[in-house]
Amino acid sequence: MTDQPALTRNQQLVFGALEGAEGPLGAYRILEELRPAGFRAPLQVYRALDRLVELGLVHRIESLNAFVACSAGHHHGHGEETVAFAICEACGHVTEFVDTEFERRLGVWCGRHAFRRGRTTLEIRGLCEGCAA
Amino acid sequence: MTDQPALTRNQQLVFGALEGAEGPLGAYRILEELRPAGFRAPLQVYRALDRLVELGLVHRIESLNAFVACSAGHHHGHGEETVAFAICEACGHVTEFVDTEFERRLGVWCGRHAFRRGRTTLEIRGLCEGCAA
DNA sequence: ATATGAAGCGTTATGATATAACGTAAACAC
DNA sequence: GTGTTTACGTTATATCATAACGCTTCATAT
Repeated sequence: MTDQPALTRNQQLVFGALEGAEGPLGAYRILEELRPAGFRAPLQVYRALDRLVELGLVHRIESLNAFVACSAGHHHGHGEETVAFAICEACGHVTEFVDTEFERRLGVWCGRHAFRRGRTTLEIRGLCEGCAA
Repeated sequence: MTDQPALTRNQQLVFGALEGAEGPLGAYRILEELRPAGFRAPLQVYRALDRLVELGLVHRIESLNAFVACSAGHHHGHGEETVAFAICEACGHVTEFVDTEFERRLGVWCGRHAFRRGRTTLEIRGLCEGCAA
């Protein structure tokens, strides 16, 4: 469907590290994981992350300064819709979701205030079902 | 109404710097502003900021790694409600608001997913009315 | 085939944000 | 006045991110 360009070796490695992780990883953490694969410098990670985020395969979690692989199941191809995150502060797990009602509400506020909306960050910190018990 | 504890000298100085600013300030920017007042080290700023955020007098903007003085007009005393921010990428101005409909919607999602909600970050990047023109 | 242009890469250096760990001093409760 | 709590000052260090340089690779227009 979406005709994705092939990932480069570095991009594949970084994406793989994020897919294999339990939760979000910082860039330097990824660097450590990829040293065995030949990574030497932060820029190798940041450059790959930039591209992966641009492609929508990876999301940046602002409140953690960290990155997660996009959970499958939605495409959000053109970066318009807001992807929200529920972040468990106990286990670190991140649940990604899109809520059209939020989206609508956001539109209402922006319309009323003549605010031309760009990227929106919505991050809920708390305890997931398992950890709250 | 809310019986606030007095701020220390350092806390007053940091709060003053943020109140006097046009937009969000980074911690090191605040440090530079307060060197004439005797500040020497980042921790002096960060410790004051921690307290001010805890008191609800200052908000941290996650997507900027920066801080703003809370705009008057609401109290959000006990850190429960979500304060949202619309951030103009052109002029840097930040509009702070609370939207009960958002709040409600957030509650719905968290209820459905048995997520015990803590602090929530909602930051809209874009162009304010003046800058979009 | 070859110039050329875009994208990615590796490396060094540096900038920007944030906290650890230590000891001291002031404020307060009892 | 002793013990506790909170803030403070200082040094050092951790963590997150980008600038600037030159090289390689590869598609493609000529």
